[in-house]
Amino acid sequence: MKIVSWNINSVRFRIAIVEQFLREAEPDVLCLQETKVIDADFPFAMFRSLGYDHIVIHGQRMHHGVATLSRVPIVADDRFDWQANAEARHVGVRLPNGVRLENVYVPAGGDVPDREVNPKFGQKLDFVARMIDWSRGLDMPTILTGDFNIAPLPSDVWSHKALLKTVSHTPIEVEALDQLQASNDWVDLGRHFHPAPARLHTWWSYRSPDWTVNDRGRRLDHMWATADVAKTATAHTVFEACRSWLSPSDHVPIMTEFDF
Amino acid sequence: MKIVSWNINSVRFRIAIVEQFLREAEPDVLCLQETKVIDADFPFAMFRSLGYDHIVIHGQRMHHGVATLSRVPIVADDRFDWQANAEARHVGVRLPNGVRLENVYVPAGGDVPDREVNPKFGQKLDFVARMIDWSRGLDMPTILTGDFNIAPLPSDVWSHKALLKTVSHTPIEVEALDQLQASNDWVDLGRHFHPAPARLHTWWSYRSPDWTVNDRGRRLDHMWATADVAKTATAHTVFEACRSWLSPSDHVPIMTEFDF
DNA sequence: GGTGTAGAGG
DNA sequence: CCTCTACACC
Repeated sequence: MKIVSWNINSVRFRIAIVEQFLREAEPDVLCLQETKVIDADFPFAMFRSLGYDHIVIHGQRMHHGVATLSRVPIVADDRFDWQANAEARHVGVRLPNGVRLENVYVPAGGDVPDREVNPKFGQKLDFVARMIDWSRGLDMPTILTGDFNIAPLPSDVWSHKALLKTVSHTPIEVEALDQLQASNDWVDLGRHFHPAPARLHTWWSYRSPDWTVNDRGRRLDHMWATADVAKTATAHTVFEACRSWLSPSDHVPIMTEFDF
Repeated sequence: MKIVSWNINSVRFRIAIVEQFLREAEPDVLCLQETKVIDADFPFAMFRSLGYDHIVIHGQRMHHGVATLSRVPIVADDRFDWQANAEARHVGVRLPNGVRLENVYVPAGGDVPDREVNPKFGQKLDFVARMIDWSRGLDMPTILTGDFNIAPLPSDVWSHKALLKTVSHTPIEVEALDQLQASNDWVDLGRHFHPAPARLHTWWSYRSPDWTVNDRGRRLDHMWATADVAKTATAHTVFEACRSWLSPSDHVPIMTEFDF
């Protein structure tokens, strides 16, 4: 079972490269974030044409929006509002073996890492705090994946020093993500298969004509699993090449293979 | 001497097909309307690379804007404000033989053909009225070309009956254009070479997935010359095929060949 | 239907 | 840098 997470930055605008990726990587399940489309306008046709007939979406107008698409049967499960503002940032499904798959898009958090000056930063921390509450009570085999918008380890960013005051890598965010991981027996599958300080970036800003020149990447996208599920994982891949495809997302897909 | 007029609907967005056209038709002079670019951002490079080194532009932000580009020497001449509102809708040049070439973009005139309800319609009629004043005093060999936004003859539109109340083909606009033509010894070179009711449309709305299906064209673009110049004209061509090029303008180029 | 603008959000 | 929305204008 191959499970992918990809912040696609508009699934309609990106439909061609999503198709290209699905044909090449052939995942069983695809978790998308930032679909930026209401459910009525979701581009079902391409996915169905490739056999992804099981589609669970939680969209909204303009921003955010998540979707989980599968060629094996999945069942819609929960939809948490971890930001308590009705933004479409989570959708959960059950896989055929009963494992829960939680697809999440953590808020970016604005520019200034200060709750007072920048309310978006506070909302991001609150979002993770509510994820921690949920995680503590969790007692089922679960995969938690998506765009967490936090790069926890020094080797998860192109320069630990340069980014200590940059939202996504500030100590307070890293501490929050560490607490989330400690709140259950979560395994960070990316680092499980590619221990730090291996290169494992999943995002490069658009604000550079050529992302490969300075190569200022960050690991914002993650695939976690509870220990019972994690021990069935056999591989984890970051599809860095997708960042150079035509009209790319600023994020690349990550994929974990499970032995079930 | 081959002279072309083309409403290009953004010269920057359309730069590829302009280049394609110049390579295929090889005009000596190109009059563009709706360049939609300020002079500082005009895409000079492509034109210069093809030998169009003589460039006289009258641009503005956002809307309108005209440009005359030539591979034979031209000299900037007048810039009339026939709408008395500082919109960039005209630029005049002198050709090497002294003939004046007036490149004009007549206002579209809005939707409702009523001066009271729709001020844009009044501005269009006022614009033509000022052209008539100018034309009456004209005593030099002159070519007047551009997007006139009026289709004067019944055969200049896909349905005379259906368009009698549609701006561009209303009797009051046709009457204004007739007066303009009568105000000097103007020859309508399109109809000179392709007498009515020959097909001679130059514009098809974007509001149809396939312009060829209903083929609801109009002749909005014109090339006129005073009689002395007109008698040196040898051919007139409408490049209808350009309407099917990739990412086309809604107007196609028209070209007159002169024996000078 | 298509183009330009502006601002929000990333 | 890139996407979305909304609007003006054609």
